[in-house]
Amino acid sequence: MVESALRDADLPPLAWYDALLELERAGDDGIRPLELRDKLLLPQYALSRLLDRMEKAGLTERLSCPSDKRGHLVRTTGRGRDTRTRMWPVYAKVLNDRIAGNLEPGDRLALAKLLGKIPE
Amino acid sequence: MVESALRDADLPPLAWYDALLELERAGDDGIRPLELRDKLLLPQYALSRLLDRMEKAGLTERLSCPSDKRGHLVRTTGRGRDTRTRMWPVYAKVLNDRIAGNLEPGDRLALAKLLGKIPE
DNA sequence: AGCACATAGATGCAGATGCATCAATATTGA
DNA sequence: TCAATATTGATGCATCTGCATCTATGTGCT
Repeated sequence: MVESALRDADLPPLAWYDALLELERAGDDGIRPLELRDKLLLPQYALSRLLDRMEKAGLTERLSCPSDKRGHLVRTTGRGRDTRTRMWPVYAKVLNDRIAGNLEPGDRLALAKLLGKIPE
Repeated sequence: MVESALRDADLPPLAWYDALLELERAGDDGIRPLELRDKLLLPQYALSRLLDRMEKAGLTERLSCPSDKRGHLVRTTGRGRDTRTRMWPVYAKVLNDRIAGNLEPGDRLALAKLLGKIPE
């Protein structure tokens, strides 16, 4: 459902959102794929291919890693940041419509509080 | 888990089991793909491809349908029946180990009764 | 009959999943 | 130091999912 909303808006799938968000959090130094994999809870090969696709779309880039020549550092590009930003309202609208929209006002508040407790 | 047990035994995936079973039930006249799709709860294209693969493996065959030239009738081959038969003990063992094995004897009986109520 | 529309099924494409395995580099221990 | 081993990440292969679209045939209406 989020997927179809994103598709309709000509935006990439949800998994990209998560990845891009983590990459933004990681900052300009980038992040090692293994670490990203742990955050996203993906199998290694899945992340490798996700990075392929996102890189092909110009949303991320792989930098060579000075401390370990086997690996690299990944980071978002400006385009990646832009795309994630455009994804957010679509995502948020679906969440709002489908989740919050089905709750009583009191429940909504309770949910907001609960979510607020979840660490970034 | 059932999947890996089947793979270890060099047998096809679970979806094939269901399909082969329905085909056996349908008998020698075969069954129309649409009808099979309803029984298996698969999207049309998924069934089409499943039939491709099973046919390639020699487990099913498509017969031309006299009453509607757009479609055909599908049925199992002897090899299909044989394969399904060899899949069953593997499947059953996993079910037994993982499900029944975690229940008290009384619960097992209750489960068996419940399952018995589910129409074929 | 003839044309619009519906239905059966296949297929191209992109992505994802899972497995196995590879190449390159790191680390460890004798 | 050097060989065995471990780790990082990529990749080949098959399957599977979902979407869109195609072909061929069937059906209904005029």
